Amino acid sequence: MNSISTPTRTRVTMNDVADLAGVSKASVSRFIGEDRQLLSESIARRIEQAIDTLGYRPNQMARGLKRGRTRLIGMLVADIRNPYSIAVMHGVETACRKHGYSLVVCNTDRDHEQERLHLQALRSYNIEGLIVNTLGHHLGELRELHSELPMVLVDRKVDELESDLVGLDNVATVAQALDHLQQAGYRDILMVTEPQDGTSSRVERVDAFSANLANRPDMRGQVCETGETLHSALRTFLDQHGHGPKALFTGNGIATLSTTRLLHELGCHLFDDIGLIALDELDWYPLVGSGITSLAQPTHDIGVTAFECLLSRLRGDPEPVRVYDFPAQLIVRGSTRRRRS
Amino acid sequence: MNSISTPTRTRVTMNDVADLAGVSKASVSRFIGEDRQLLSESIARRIEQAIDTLGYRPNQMARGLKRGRTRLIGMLVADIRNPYSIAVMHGVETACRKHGYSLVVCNTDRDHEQERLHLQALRSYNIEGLIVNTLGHHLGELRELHSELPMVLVDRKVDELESDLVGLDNVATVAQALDHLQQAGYRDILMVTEPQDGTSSRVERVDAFSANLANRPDMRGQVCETGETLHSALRTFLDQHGHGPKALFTGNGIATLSTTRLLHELGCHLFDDIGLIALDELDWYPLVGSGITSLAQPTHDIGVTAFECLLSRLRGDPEPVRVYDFPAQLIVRGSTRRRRS
DNA sequence: CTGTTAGCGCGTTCAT
DNA sequence: ATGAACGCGCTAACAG
Repeated sequence: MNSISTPTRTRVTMNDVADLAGVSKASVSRFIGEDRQLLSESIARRIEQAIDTLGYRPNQMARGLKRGRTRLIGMLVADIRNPYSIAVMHGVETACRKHGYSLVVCNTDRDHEQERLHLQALRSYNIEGLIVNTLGHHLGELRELHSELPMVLVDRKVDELESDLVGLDNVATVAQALDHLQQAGYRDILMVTEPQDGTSSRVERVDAFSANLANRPDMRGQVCETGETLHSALRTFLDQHGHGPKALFTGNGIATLSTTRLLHELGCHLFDDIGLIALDELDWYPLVGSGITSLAQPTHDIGVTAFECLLSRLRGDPEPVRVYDFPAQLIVRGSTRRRRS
Repeated sequence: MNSISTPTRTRVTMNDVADLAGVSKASVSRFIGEDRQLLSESIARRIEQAIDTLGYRPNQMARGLKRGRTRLIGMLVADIRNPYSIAVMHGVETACRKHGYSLVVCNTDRDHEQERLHLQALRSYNIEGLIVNTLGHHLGELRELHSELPMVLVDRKVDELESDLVGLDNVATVAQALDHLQQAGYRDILMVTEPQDGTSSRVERVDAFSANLANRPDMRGQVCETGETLHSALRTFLDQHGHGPKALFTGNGIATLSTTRLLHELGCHLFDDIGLIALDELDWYPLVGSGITSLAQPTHDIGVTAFECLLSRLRGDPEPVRVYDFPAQLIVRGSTRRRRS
């Protein structure tokens, strides 16, 4: 048995197979490629035999070098610890596997410099396509890449980058949220968003919030951000009077977590003192207080669609840029079942 | 501007750079490699110039083909939606990035056949090392791979595979849990585990639980599994009498989620009716009832260590197989602050 | 210091 | 139906 520390055995190559089978490399190549039907029965059998006595596996990198197909897809993620990103990634990975692709995951931790490094790395791996879920600064690098391979944006638009986009229908979803809140009797709404920072989905949600409320004269809306100021913003909101029952609308999972934590610390009785509807569904929402009402994104489908979109481009789909807007699904829990007062 | 759908521009190659700079490929190779100091000032400048007017990036695959170094690490994960796996992956990814490696993530969704397919794919990509967090059936493929490259197991041992292992010190952690429960006044403990299925960490935790309780005559312990039977097991446990204050001990994040959900459905007043200590820390633990006491694994460190272990092997570390046992950190919350009765 | 040459593992003509 | 020869983009061994 070989030692752990010295994995020294050299990989078995196409030549080894050819030698053992007593044929040429070309025949082996045909066998593992699409041209298997061009081989005689006897030679095919000998090759097959040789392949599995040797445990031969074609080297995808060498193939890629020649044919330009590495069966590798890159995914650039801003925050791998965001449940949304994970869920989408799971969808992407599933689709990849189904079609024989593998996934190179690059997490930037919201750092622009890391994003640049990752983009450079990805370029060097001959990936066939790229899924982008970041702010997309470094337009130069992105364009460079986009001129070489198909790209699809997830959740976040990137200005001046003409690319397919798959994400949530933010306008419709915000409308859904406000419809539900209004119907449940809430009148004074505070939206909590992560700092927008040019993240298109956040901007769209906040804009849709304001625009939509303009058409609901009996409701009032305000917006605040997560971070240092959230604590005082919440406190102020809770102390205000006169605009009717209050509810919070959190713009994504992170915002929901921060907000719920603070409510908890502020000693709110969740959710009798105040309503809450959250964009994004997390598995612990049923467990907090009387349960958190949410608008679930079809994250798995979003991931699958992103990959399939890429695949279609790889196969030469010449259509102009497409936008996939998915709807959200409302899940009603205790946080919007207003107590009769 | 080129059309979205036809990313046709061929990649700029080392030859292009050499031509533009009026030098040989070898010089360009030296420039981008370790041998830059062997170049004259003037030629280096010309190459540099050519590189960034052309936007040249070396093709890592071609380099890998020649040198055997692809700067690619594979990670095989059983369940990408498990928060533990994500957290470890984040650590791995961070360490990868720091050392110029990229990560190919393979999720098996607990499916043996998918595991096999992924292993085959990974072999074809000339990855330099492999991090394994699955059951590791398909011993054959694993051994094959292990004979070609360094491997490190995370959290789960694989029988008959001699490989470095990084994970939690399960025995010490279980002791910590029981110490805490005992000290907090609990006497009747039900451990909830996911089905063991030969997963070493689960087996170790359950075994440690039983063994440890054997030395605590005033305490009683039982074990049950998540799934269909959990509901009735919990109900039975709650209805039992005579062995003193009751607490649950959940063996990982998934078990905690299932258990808490059921307690919620059963109408328990969390956590006055029953204590709870959870192995693994999740971000929503503070929010449920009076908060869930947990034993946090140093997941980030585990991931980083896994990668660094690999790296050390890649650099020729000849030491025998190592096992890294990390300690857990106790975080006390309301779920083990027993109400005076 | 620099260029020439020969592969790395494989796909693809082009003959045969 | 099969094999020989060349090249993918790059590194390494050898000259000079």
